Amino acid sequence: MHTHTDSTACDDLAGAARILSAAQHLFAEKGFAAVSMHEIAQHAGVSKSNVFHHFRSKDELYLAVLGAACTSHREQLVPLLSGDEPFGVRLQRIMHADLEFMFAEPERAQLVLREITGTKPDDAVQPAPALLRDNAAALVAQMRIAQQNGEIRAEIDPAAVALLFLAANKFYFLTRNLIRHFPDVDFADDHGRYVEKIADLILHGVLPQEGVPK
Amino acid sequence: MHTHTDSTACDDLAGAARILSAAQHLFAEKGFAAVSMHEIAQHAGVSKSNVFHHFRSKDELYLAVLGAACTSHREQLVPLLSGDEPFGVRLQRIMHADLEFMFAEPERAQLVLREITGTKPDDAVQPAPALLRDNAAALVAQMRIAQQNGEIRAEIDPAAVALLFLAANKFYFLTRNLIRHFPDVDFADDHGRYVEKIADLILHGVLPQEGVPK
DNA sequence: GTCTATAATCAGATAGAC
DNA sequence: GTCTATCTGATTATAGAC
Repeated sequence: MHTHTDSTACDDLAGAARILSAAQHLFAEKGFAAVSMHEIAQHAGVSKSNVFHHFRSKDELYLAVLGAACTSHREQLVPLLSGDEPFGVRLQRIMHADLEFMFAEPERAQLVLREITGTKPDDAVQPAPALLRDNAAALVAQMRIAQQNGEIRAEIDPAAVALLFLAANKFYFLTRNLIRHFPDVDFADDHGRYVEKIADLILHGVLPQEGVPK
Repeated sequence: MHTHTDSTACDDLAGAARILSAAQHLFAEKGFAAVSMHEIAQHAGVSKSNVFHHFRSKDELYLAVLGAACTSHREQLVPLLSGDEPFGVRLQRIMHADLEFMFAEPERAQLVLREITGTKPDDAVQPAPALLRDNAAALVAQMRIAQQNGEIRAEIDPAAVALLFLAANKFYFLTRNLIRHFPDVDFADDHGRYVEKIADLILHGVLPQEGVPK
């Protein structure tokens, strides 16, 4: 009566979806090499052979998981970039949306970032690096437009702004479990406060403005 | 005639040092789980059993490698922090030194950063997290002093500046092999240019200074 | 699609000779 | 300190029944 199989237990997912979900969870937490197919099968509530039935190899399963993570990340930044608010407001909105997106699906974000930060010299056309490249390019393009509109200083390198923005957000996400315990940090659990403080720094810099406006 | 053993081949190192070197290389490149003791033994030019003779387990070997990496990192930042140059110059000097240090021993830096960015909620007292904690604390303390001297704005959170600084440098290092191929980026192989651009951003912000000095 | 059973290999780790 | 040989269990993957 159902479309096909009814699931045997646990989640409302069935078959391959259950396996993908378990694999995403484990790969994100422990990394590719530290996870076994046995472990994935257990978490998915199926037999190990069933995992091999749906995915021909461990690599294929990992690529399926990573591909899904990249796909869900791919178009998230672009529609947020434009807008007619002042640059400062737009920057805060983009930072906040990027954070919300990562914290909403931390496992997928972790997978993508692990691929990006552990990349060796040669593998430049993998899905995760390509994702970063595209998002960074869109970000830089937007910075350039803002610069043409006189919203940011003419001497600035748009790529440097994009790097600073991405670095701050990704580093904040990656070290979230560490800086929570740092006595000096009061924004580890309050993304809004974090965005306000970092955006203020990027916008106005740290120097007192009494100096020469140049 | 020698102090003790003379090495059989390859490097000028002998025994445990050869093993440590090979292990550092492999762990940094592929991560703990993806490296086997067999592989380490091969790269070190010794038998697998010999590795187990010097290090009781794979975990112990990894901790030895990681510990060495953390020790060499530990005190590098602190002596650079103070100085009587203007804040802007000091910031550039510290950023540059931190980068030089990471690029001089990229394997050790990679190991430490992998531990920091892959940390799970609970393990807060490991060597690498403790290292980040100490370095960040020293950085924040220095920012506070600069703030008391009126070198940076009073409204600023010193921890936010420290996060921005660390994030920019570490992200730049971690993605060095990727951003090298980005068409918008002209500072991927020129640390000096990178430091200049990022330091300028952190110091002066992106906004045109025609606005209110407030 | 799902399972049990099993193959073939490789992992970490140990024993004991030299 | 270094080696060869070995143990034990885990790993990826396959065969074939249901």
